[in-house]
Amino acid sequence: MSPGRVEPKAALAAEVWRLLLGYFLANKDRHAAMAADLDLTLAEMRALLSLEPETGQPMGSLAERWRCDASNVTWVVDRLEDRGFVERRAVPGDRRVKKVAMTPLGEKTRNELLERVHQPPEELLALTRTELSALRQGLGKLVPPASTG
Amino acid sequence: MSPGRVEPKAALAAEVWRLLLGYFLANKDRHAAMAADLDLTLAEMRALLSLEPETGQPMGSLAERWRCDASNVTWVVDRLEDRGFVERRAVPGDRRVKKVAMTPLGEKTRNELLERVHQPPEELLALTRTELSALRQGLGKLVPPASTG
DNA sequence: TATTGTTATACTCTATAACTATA
DNA sequence: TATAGTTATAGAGTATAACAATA
Repeated sequence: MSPGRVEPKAALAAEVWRLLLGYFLANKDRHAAMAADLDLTLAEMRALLSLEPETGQPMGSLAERWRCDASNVTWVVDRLEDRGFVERRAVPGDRRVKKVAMTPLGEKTRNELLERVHQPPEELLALTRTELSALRQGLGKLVPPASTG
Repeated sequence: MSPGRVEPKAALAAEVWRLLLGYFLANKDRHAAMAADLDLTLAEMRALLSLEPETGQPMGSLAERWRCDASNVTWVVDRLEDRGFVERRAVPGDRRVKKVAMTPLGEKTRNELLERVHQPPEELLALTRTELSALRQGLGKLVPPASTG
């Protein structure tokens, strides 16, 4: 409350934000490299990671989840199907709907991808346990609970 | 060293990494919105933010900085020039080289953009001073010093 | 002959509008 | 008539290869 003695909180927050931005930028290439490593495009990678392997989801729900147009879902699923990662399945109750389900190859690729994506980079492992705990504490309040997948 | 009692460091790091990933994803839309707000595409925004307003840089160095093909730099600079944000300038010593310099309008737009980009989001301002300091401490070790621009 | 930047071209990803087939 | 998904088409952003001007 009494500025001058201590650093203003807004300035502190701004600095943290700039650090986060810098780290975002630095990691864009890393993700592209991970995708390329498995011979995937970034769109394929994103799609593969956000598909539920078990049940299969109707195309429409994917458009909502990926926040894109339905025609774009058709396009992406076409690519994924061409690569043998997913297949379209009819739904008994409503013959208009198609569910997108993962093939064994798709699931295998998804798991390899998850392993790489979740592997923390070197510089993170180089932090101390105390620093990591503090980051977890702070970041945990920033990130909406459901946005991990 | 002695696992079992305390949480393994790798697991801690993995969790922090997942939190960061989640936050990356959540902020993609925010940046797109900021760009759209100033009637810019994401590519224009990125370019505008990473140009030095003062001196002007040769096209070739931009390709290196943006890690893209030279022909793509030509394309992006064409757009920027169409919008009146930058101009190509001849370089006295070598008539092959063109420097990309910012116009007053470009500089003005860049400053507005910087103001928005550097404004920390609500959820960050909601953290305590202690949490922010801890984040700064940890993130400061993660981010390579030169990657802020 | 090597280098800087441009042009021609093609491919990826995205959206809008018109369409097909169900419901 | 309304809904789920597709097709036709267009535009942004990216890359490769061939090219022009200059060094």
